[in-house]
Amino acid sequence: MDINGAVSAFGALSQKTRLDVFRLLIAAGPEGMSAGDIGETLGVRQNTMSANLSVLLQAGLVRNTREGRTVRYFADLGGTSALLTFLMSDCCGGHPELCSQVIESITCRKS
Amino acid sequence: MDINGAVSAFGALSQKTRLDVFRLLIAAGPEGMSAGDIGETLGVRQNTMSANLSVLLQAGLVRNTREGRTVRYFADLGGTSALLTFLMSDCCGGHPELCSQVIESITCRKS
DNA sequence: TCGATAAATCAAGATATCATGAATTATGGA
DNA sequence: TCCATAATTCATGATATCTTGATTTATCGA
Repeated sequence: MDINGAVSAFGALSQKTRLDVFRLLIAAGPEGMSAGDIGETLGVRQNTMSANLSVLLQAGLVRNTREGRTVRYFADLGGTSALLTFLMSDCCGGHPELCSQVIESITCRKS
Repeated sequence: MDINGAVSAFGALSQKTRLDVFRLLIAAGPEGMSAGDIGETLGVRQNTMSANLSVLLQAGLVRNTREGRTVRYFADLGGTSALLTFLMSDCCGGHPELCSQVIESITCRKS
């Protein structure tokens, strides 16, 4: 991850529909969701959703695979890790204990 | 943190200068940096830097305190935690072990 | 009080982003 | 092959964002 990739990833997350999509896919886990279901769930038109999914794909935050006529989308945890690593690199001025709160805050919790 | 706050925070990070500033302040740790030093370090004009710092402040990603004629800025780890918690909430579809890679990726490292 | 330094604010022009209607591509079933 | 469904692509007008010059506010030292 370089600065340009990070800027485009944060740009992808800086729009309500796309942030909703990413969080929906994070919650959906390994099963992912089809493009159509995502649009229906969030009440967004088909072509608008397609454009927004494309931005998330380009940013490396989601992946997709075609299944017949539908396309299934997933959160890309590798891309997400790379982004957060870039954001927090060399953190806390040599006092790593200071950002333990950040690490603990994203510890996974069930529903 | 709600969806609007998260959108504005990611929007704040979706611009090269502001992302540079945030990462500089993350690396600077508790000592922070003055607005002037930040601008000089990054080669950004005074009023442009002030406008960008204001966006980061508004988004809750940095804090500041005045020290005489200078204003010192710090990364706001509380705001950062809130943002990442919101991003990753209810993650991985009930399989929390799947996003351990994300957590490990931001484990603090020295320089 | 006066001049100099540090930073914030304001208005405006340039650039980028966004949602939408229309058209196109891809796939499956009859 | 033909039709219907799922999704993407494209052009465009509306909106938002960004940088900049000019100005203003805040603070310090003389």
